[in-house]
Amino acid sequence: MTPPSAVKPDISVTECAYRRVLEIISNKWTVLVIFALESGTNRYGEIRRRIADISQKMLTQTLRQLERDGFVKRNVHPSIPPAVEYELTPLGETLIPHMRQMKQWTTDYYSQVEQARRSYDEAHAPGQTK
Amino acid sequence: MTPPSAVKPDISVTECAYRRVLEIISNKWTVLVIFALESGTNRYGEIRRRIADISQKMLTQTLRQLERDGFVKRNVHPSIPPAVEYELTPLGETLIPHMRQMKQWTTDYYSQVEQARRSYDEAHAPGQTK
DNA sequence: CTGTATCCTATTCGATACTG
DNA sequence: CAGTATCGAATAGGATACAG
Repeated sequence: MTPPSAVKPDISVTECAYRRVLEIISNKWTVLVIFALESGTNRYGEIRRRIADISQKMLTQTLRQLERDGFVKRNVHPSIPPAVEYELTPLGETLIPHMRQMKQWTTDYYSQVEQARRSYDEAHAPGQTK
Repeated sequence: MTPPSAVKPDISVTECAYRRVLEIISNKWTVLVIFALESGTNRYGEIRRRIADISQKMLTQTLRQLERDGFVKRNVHPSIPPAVEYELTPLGETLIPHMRQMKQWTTDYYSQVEQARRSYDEAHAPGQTK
């Protein structure tokens, strides 16, 4: 029916699952929290110290989402005061290689981004004479 | 001064560039637009059709940011009506492998995320009897 | 120590209308 | 065709106070 070489596949339809995955990581803290757990089990307070500027609300919220998505396991030790440990699940571990690669990309290429921004901003400078 | 094995390195400080990179891709459309350009040069309208539910505003805004960051090259053909083509730069191309890998991850593991969510939501069901 | 609850702000995004 | 401008809704996120 449709012409043979008319249009390429629609990303928004065919890659629906991919988009849902992008939604998972498209926020300020998720990737950083996963990264904070790559070295093993961590207590709530330890994670918080590692990510210095995360608020209590966002850390808890991010950990809950990661738990719900099956990336993180939450272990409560019912002591007083309570101790709660978080660790990556096997599923969560599968994300680590990708994050390491993106980190490596940053090391290799981020300076080019900074350079590109400087060039762009200079070329599109607002007042110039001002 | 500080105790030797006191704390692990602070992510928010030491991985500052990494965080800036995460900020680049932490939005609804950036990755999808890059992906739409992986197959080569595309005109504005073509990209828009490939990502069916993106608004004009967000497509333009995303393309401008990608251009500023050096990932995308914008080529204007001053005809009437105007034709504008977008293509990835060499720097932009370096992102494609990572995105393909994340797409492969989606294929391999996203069903586990869905399963984890079902389990979690069932275990934390609100009313149950309701 | 590990959260929850509330309020408030800032940002993101979409819809709509308009332009060269 | 490829934008720009404006407005408003929705969401994300931060500060603070409080609790088991």
